[in-house]
Amino acid sequence: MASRNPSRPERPATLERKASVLEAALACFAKNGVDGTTIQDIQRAANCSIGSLYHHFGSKDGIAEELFIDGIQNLNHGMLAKLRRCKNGEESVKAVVGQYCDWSMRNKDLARCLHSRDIEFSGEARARLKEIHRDYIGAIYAWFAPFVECGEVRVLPVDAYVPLISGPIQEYVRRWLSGHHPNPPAKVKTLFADAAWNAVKG
Amino acid sequence: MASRNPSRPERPATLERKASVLEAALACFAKNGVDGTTIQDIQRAANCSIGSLYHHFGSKDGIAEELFIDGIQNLNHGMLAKLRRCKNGEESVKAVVGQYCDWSMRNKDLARCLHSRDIEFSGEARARLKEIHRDYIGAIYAWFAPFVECGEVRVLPVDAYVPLISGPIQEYVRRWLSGHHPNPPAKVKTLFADAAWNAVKG
Amino acid sequence: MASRNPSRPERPATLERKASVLEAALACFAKNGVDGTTIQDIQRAANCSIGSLYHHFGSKDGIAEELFIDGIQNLNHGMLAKLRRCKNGEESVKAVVGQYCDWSMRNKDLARCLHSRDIEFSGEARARLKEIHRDYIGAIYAWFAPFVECGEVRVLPVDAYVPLISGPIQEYVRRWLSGHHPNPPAKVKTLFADAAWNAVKG
Amino acid sequence: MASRNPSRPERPATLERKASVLEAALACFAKNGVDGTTIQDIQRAANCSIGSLYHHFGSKDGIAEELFIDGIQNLNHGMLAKLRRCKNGEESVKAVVGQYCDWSMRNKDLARCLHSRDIEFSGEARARLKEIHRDYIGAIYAWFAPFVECGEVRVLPVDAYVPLISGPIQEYVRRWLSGHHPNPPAKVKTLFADAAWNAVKG
DNA sequence: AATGAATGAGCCTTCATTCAT
DNA sequence: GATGAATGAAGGCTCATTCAT
Repeated sequence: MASRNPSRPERPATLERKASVLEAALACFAKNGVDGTTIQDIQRAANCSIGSLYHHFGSKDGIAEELFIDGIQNLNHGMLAKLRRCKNGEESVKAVVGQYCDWSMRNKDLARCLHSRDIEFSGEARARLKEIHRDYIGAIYAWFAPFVECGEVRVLPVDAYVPLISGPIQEYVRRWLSGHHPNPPAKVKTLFADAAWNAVKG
Repeated sequence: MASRNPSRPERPATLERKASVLEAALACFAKNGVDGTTIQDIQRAANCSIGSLYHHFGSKDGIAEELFIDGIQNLNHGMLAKLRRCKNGEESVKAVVGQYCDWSMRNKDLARCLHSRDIEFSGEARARLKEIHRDYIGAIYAWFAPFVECGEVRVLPVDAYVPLISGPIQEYVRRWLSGHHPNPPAKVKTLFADAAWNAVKG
Repeated sequence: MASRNPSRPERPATLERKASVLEAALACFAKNGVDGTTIQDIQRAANCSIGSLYHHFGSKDGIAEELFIDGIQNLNHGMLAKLRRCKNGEESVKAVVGQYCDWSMRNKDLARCLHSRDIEFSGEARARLKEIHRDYIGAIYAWFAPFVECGEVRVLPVDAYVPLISGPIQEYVRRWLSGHHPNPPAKVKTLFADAAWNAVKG
Repeated sequence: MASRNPSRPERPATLERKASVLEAALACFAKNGVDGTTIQDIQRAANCSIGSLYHHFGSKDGIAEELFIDGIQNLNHGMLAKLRRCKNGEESVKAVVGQYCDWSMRNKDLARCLHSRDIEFSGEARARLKEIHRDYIGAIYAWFAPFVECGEVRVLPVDAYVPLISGPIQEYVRRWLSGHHPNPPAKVKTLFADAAWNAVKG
């Protein structure tokens, strides 16, 4: 989706235009949601024509898809990069909490969008997202498996790890992003990291 | 909101009609979201006329508001009733997790709606919701204050309690409701209750 | 398609409105073709709102479909009614030419539309049209079969009858309707009827 | 129309490009009609750039015009060439039917386009077409006039000749091209030629 | 209370065409 | 000659809401 003709690289000007559109769209989506944002909103924010939007992205959902796929991949890659620098289970679990917190603070708008559930992806994008998610979950599990095996991390129902480790920080970030309270998650980062480790340590 | 003219009780027939509309609307909202549901969808599902919908609820948002205000109050009342039967902080914290889990399993559609974030309430409804939330949070804090004071529950940033206690079970329920995994939350109820208690005990 | 709820008859007012829309649409279609006619054109000609159009017909094509299905059925029924009053093959063949000519002169706009080929029917309408056509062709063949069997009408490849009998008058009408020449087909009706009979008589 | 600058012959490369575009456009037009074909459809089918299309043809209609003018002239020239080899009225009338049949079978896509009525030509092209048509009709009438004068061909209203002679084969070809029936017109060529002659012979 | 036809602002999208490179 | 990004008018359609019956 990043290019209509993958065999020929896009010119820099094209990439710049696309990037500026994505930036503008992100601001709109974060403010009013995807459903609450009109093509005209994006077009005005990006200072381009409607035709240009469709030329580059094919549809309104096409913009959201590219934005979110890029965003999720960015989040995932950052998480995996962080994990690879960890020596053991404890560092890893705490890194997940910390990285999620840091990334959300650096990418507030994107985080806001990823939390909202009003996105309706096309079949193609849904497949791509599933693939990305599968790969990511696979990598995560592969990373933690040794720590579980050696007993450093508790054996739990597989579906329980993510909620126990990430549930609190995600909930905190969600509330912070939606303005429920003013305190940035940095304040509770280590507290939640410790709690996460306590919840899953062997 | 349950009646337009509190001085004259509504006839049972009217209440039945309203209840059947709310039921139909809930099913639609749970399936397609509030934004994704049209008045016609509800009308068809409730097997009534459009005029009737407007006669009873005034607007589409009026339906959502009545539904969600009732739902939140039901959830809140159940939670407080449960808490009042608890003797100490540990029982209380675990009851919060357990009750949230049980309620969500008994009210899947409503839980799905409450998780979604695409609802835009009118000024009047927003005020009513804020009031309800304020009262509820006040009652919750009043209940837990003694346990914090006596040291049974840790002293933490106020914004941290809810995420630490409810974050994991909420995240688990959300994933279960959206079909990410098939295992109902009952399976992890006590596990998550224990983790919640560990996270906030003194 | 004539009604959204076939189990309940439409009120006269509704039928009148639909009829006036169909009338207006026919005028537009005859003038500019279906593709060349916009919903706004019809709306202005019918003096109603866009919403009303969609309320009654569902889509622009829905209007065209109802119009053409009604039109074709009208043509077919008239043809069969005429045939049933014929005593032999010769009268029948000549009646086909004459009736086609008369109907086209009485329904110029509809005839113009039926000649144009720029209509894209929905699956449902296409199925309905196929059914109508099948029934009509079946009735026509059933009518002529005895005359072929008794030798009054020639045995020919089945696909040849319609072009031989109707081809000339259709071509003449088409040219007249599109303004290629000013002489109405009444002038050549009997000439073409005789030619048709000559072409297929036994 | 074949060249923008008649004083300087186009290079073969240019002609090849134009020819390949016309070929691609014809395929598109035959499949989806002129209105149903977009510039992008042609561009993709011709494997060239949009700019190139406009460089060579000026507009979408420019492509259709060149294609159809060439096509009609090809049809007309073939017809006249055939007629000139006929010795009398009977041979001539039958040649018209036969040639139309043969040409349509050899140029199915073009025939399909010429049958469709959704083409809206520009003033310049319309004038050119009228001129072509006038010349062609003039030549045809000039050819047949002697046979009418000598009594070999009946005296009929001028507008009746074409429908009587060509109507059946045209209708047959139209139905065959649109898939209504599978039998190619070659099967009925002589049958229809005989019928045509019967219809107009003196 | 009930009904559903009527309304029209606003949305997403298409597509022929232009033009700078 | 070739390229394709940019343009924006115009089209079909949705949908919450009103109101006469």
